[in-house]
Amino acid sequence: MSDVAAAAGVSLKTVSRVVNEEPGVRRETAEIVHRTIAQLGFRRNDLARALRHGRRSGLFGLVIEDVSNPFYSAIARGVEEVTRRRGMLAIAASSDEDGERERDLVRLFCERRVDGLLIVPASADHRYMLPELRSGTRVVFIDRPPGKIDADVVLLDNVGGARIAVEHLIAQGHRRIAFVGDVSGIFTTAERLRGYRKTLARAGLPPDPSLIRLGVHDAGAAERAVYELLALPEPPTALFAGNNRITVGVLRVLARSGFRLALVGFDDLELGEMLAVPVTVVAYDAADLGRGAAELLAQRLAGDDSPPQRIVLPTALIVRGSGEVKP
DNA sequence: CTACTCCGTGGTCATGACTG
DNA sequence: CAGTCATGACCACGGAGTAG
Repeated sequence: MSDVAAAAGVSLKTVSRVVNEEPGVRRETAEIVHRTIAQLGFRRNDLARALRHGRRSGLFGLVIEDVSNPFYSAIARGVEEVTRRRGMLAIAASSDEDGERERDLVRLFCERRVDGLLIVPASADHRYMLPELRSGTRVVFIDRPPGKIDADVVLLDNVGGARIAVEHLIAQGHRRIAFVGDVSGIFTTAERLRGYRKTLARAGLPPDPSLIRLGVHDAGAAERAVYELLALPEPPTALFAGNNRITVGVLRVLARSGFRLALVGFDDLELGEMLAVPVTVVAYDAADLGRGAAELLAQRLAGDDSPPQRIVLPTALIVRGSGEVKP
């Protein structure tokens, strides 16, 4: 800015006025400054700007499990819609489901003075954030609630989603319905399992632990789990898959073995309607998670100090064929 | 250890030219 | 001579580096 001032033959303050389109600058002077700015390629330093009038970097830090996973990139997209509208910027980074990595990312974001954090938790204890929260950084959690602190969170209706999936399979006449889920420590797995159990119980179906497979973190593990289930003396006639990776594994087994098994998956699947047997899924708009969380964060930064909110977004069943296979 | 300086920017106040 | 307008001088923001 001082280079521009010197080259244009005006003071720093005049350049500042022109850059910020403040009134009270003669048109001729403003034109000279604009021309000089273009010549020198000057760009306002927003870090210094934030320094001058209190902290507000205009940045949101977004911690997700994996930026390459379509579920999380949809969340990032939703966040971006909100930050773009507000002239802000979101920076995304992957925790890789590692609590320590999450902590590092939070520290790095805070060192760069982000205004707020949006976090899909990987850690089970978020008390490490208390000093930051006390100093005014705001945080909203996404998809899973925080551990050991009270804070805003935007979730999916996991229990309700599991209920509509299992109710649908029961309505098709199934009595032996299996559940294959991710690591049980993950909040969404636990909630979906809870919905599965509750719905079976309400329908008067006896629980059968041999029909539940947990700790299934990828499609390969899902394939093995399905083969185990099919090898049972009394195999299931239907299966509820706890997430999209598991659904993919189940579909592979069904395509290869030709076994008849009704399937409803949690999470929609890209091209899920174009498969030989189109997949019936519990779907939702992942971008809504990001949008809702970013809006809530912006609301907090605007001074909303009401008690922490828990927003639960709805899920819906999309009937396509795989869930309508009869026993 | 304290005190000062610096970074880039913008708010406040002062200054000087001009108008009616 | 008071009022308006365009412009500039000065300083502080938070933290790091440095001089004494």
